[in-house]
Amino acid sequence: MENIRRSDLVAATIAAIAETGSLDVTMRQIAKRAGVSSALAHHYFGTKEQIFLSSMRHVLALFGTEVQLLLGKSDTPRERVEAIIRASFAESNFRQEIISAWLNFYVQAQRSEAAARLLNIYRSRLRSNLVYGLRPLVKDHAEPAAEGIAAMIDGIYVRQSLSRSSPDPEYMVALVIDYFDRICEQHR
Amino acid sequence: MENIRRSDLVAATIAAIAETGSLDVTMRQIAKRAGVSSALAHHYFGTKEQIFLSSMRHVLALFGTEVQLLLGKSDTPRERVEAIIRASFAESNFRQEIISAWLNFYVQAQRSEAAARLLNIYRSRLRSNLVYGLRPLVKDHAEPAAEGIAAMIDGIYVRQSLSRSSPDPEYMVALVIDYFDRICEQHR
Amino acid sequence: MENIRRSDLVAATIAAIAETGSLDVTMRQIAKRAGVSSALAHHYFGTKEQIFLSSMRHVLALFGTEVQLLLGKSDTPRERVEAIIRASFAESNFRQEIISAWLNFYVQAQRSEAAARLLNIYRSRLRSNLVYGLRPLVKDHAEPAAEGIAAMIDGIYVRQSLSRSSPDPEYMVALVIDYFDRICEQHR
Amino acid sequence: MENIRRSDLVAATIAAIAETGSLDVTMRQIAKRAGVSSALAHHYFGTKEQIFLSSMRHVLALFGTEVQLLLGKSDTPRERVEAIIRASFAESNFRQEIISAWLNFYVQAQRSEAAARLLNIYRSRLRSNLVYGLRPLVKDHAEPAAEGIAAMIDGIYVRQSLSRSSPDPEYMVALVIDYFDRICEQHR
DNA sequence: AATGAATGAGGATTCATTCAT
DNA sequence: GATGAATGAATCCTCATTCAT
Repeated sequence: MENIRRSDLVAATIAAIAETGSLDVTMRQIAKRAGVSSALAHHYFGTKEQIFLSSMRHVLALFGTEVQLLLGKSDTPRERVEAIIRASFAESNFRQEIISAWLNFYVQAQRSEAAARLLNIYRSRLRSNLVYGLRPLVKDHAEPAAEGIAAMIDGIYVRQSLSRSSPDPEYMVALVIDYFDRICEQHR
Repeated sequence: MENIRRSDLVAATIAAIAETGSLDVTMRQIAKRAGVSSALAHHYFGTKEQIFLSSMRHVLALFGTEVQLLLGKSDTPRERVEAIIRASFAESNFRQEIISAWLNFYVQAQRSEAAARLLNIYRSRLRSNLVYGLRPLVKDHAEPAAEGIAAMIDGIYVRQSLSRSSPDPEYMVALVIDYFDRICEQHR
Repeated sequence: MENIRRSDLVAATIAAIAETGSLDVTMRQIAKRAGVSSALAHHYFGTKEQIFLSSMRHVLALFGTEVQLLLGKSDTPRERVEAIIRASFAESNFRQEIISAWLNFYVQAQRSEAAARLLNIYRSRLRSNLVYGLRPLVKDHAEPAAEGIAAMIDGIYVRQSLSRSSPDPEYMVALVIDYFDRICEQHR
Repeated sequence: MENIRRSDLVAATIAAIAETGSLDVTMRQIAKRAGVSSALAHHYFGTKEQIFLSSMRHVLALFGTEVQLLLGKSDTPRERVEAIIRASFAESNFRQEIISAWLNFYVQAQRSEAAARLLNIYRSRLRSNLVYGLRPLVKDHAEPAAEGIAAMIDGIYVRQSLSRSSPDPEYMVALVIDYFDRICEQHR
């Protein structure tokens, strides 16, 4: 029962944040959306910050799973980098709801030490995955290349959060891979 | 007097947002920082949303001024694109305080129609400036190229907002211009 | 089993009240201290007030037992009065934990009719015991003398509850018996 | 205005505590009794603990004033001790409402460091006043005598808080002064 | 122009209590 | 006998906003 409630509440939190477009969601809104009383939400999570952190973990895990899935199918360095790029725009992540949550988690990380830590773990992992794939391809340029690719992905997310049109993952993948291609060309 | 008060309050708002790391700043905090009563802040701005909007306008204007300044010195298409990139990381914009404000204004735009409009005006202008500069250089590719450059800039902002290290504008300019260079090469 | 649980919970209640220094202890705190669920505490006692009343009864019984014990060994009126005084500062009662509970039970009696009744029964009995012992010694003065002695005992409790130093029963017994002696002298 | 509100709220707090018979009074109850919103009570006092502390200070000040008043008219040591005793049962202090507040402030002092400090200041002053008056009369016995008198006074308060009958200050003064007399006799 | 006074509305959190199992 | 699940009600506190001065 506890697990069910917790995941219901996490889902409700993400949905509520996306709908409101901010972290100014009340525990009651979240609880109501999950079909429980706000007291129960407190019972399971203790504080609002905890429920936010759990929601972040969920979103981050979603992304991590996708990356692992695609990395598993990759053999060459080039495929590995592409895998990360494609994972970033996989359907499970690059959805309006999740995109909106991402933006707000960035904000949360500015206030909450715990949230910052969480986000930094994800960022480090993404970075090291990228560098690992890029090193054989571009040598010394791997670090800035990883930075550039990561920035472009983050930028696309932010911009999508503002856009009224629905996400176009293929276009975004093409955009980033095009950048990736150009970086590689120079080093061929 | 009115103008002084208004700009004091706008400055206080930006500072308060940066310090808090979120839009959860109270009118009292803002007013206190500006050295006035919160009643006066209301007198001048009416509502909290209005003071946020004015602060956005201020930040956007700052950026616009910088762009105009650098565009004025540019003659070739290439220079024009570079001007926009450099303006994005000019000292007046790419400061921790302003960067933090940017991120939060993105969030605000998700809730406030007026904020969204404001941000979209800036985005359109940026985009059209970029496309105008890119067209002679990359022809058909101008649109996605503009999108890519804009995304990278936005991404760098977002990432900087999380970073504890102080901004390194030259590195960022180099990163984006490197991308720009690679796009151009193909079309030479 | 039931008896064990009940006395565990009563002990936990007294300990919790002493530790908190007030009646603002939650059922959960009490239950946890007794090693059971709060639902079980309700099962056995029904309401929070009931558990408080049982705890009062326990403390009162403790005192009553002590009085009976010492009275049993007393033959003369003088010994009887001294027995009551000594019982008041016997180790089983005059312990920080119990002292703190006393003070709080006085407060509880101001709100709860049932608690007031309980405390009044104890007070009447103490009074009549004192008067019974004092009558042969001081005649008409027995009533106010009993009142004075009782007040001094209660006062010592209250003052001890605030004091950070540990209780000194012998000093307190001496203080009250000194008063008792002086009362008697006059009537010799 | 602020001073008016503050003293209204303090009065309301004392009345509310007396009526409830405990510190479980809500800010709303207090505020309503003072004829203001609970937000205003918070505006002026910040927290509930602060309003309690201010109320304690008020009651303590009341007592202090009375003591000073009566001490001012006293010339001999004997008169000084009597002054303190009489002040303890002066009409301004020994009223059901204030008596009830006293008891609850004792409880509050068990939880709140600040409340404990406040109460201890009063206790020290009372004690030193008593000792100062008693010294010439009973020499070495001054300390325990002061303790005994103070205990009796406190005890009378506690007992009165439980009693349903209205306070009888003259009887109480007589009781304590009788004790005082007997202490002195021995040393004559 | 400027502010202190004042509040209604709302939010996080806690808790005694109930109930199905 | 024992408990986890669940909640309604209540509490402290905050805040944007208004208004009289």
